[in-house]
Amino acid sequence: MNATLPERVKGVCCPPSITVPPAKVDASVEVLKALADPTRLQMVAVLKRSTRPVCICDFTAAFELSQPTISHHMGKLRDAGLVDVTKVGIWAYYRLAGHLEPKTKALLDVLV
Amino acid sequence: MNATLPERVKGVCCPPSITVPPAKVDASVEVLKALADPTRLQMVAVLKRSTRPVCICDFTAAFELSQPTISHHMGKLRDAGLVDVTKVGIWAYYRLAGHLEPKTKALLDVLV
DNA sequence: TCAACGAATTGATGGTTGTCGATGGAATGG
DNA sequence: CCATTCCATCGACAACCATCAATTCGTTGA
Repeated sequence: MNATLPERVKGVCCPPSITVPPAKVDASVEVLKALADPTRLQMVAVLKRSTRPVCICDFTAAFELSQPTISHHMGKLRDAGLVDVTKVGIWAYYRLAGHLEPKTKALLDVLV
Repeated sequence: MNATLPERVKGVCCPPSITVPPAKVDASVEVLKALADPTRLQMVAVLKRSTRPVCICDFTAAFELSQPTISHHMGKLRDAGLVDVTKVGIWAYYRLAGHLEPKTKALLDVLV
């Protein structure tokens, strides 16, 4: 009936015919894990929409989360290389990283 | 110096000027979490490259993971609405979901 | 009827993660 | 010199997650 389905022989399961570069997968997963959180994705969305760097205290005020939690999330985005930080006095201003890979940039264009 | 940085007044931090629709964020996060795993992202990559549905036993053979773990990962992709399943006899054939939202489809085009 | 096979589920376990309170560090202003 | 402000880090805890062994379920074929 379903002509698109391959034929199978019982007990001969299964020839491993799959090969996808694992290095690229791991790199993508790292970025995906950084974005797979509501707070962090929203942070990235704000930074992408903003023409100027955003003080992290604005995020602390906007989200109903403690200051250490906000700092923790921003640290994750920093570790993933998604944002850059500029410290001015006692304030820390964040912005999207300028040297994002094309693939990552395209990802953000789709997401936020 | 840095003319692009907003001016701040100490102690007046911070006006919550941020608003991004949380519903869309949560929907995106659900998909991102489903993809933020090496095994699952590789599964999706294989399914996207394949013109025919792939028997899940092929994944069990290809990855160095147990059969329940493979089934668990595929279940996550199913719950996220990313894949469809067709059962034929004792076999289960998986393919990318046909009714993917444009946003999700674009995401996969960038990723895999 | 029953044994064999593939797939999904269950239960358990070790590791990861999101969250917060408390602390420490750096800069500012009196 | 000291109090204040903002930010990052630390320690702890609960929730979640990936993984596997064992079991169950549905199908097939003898």
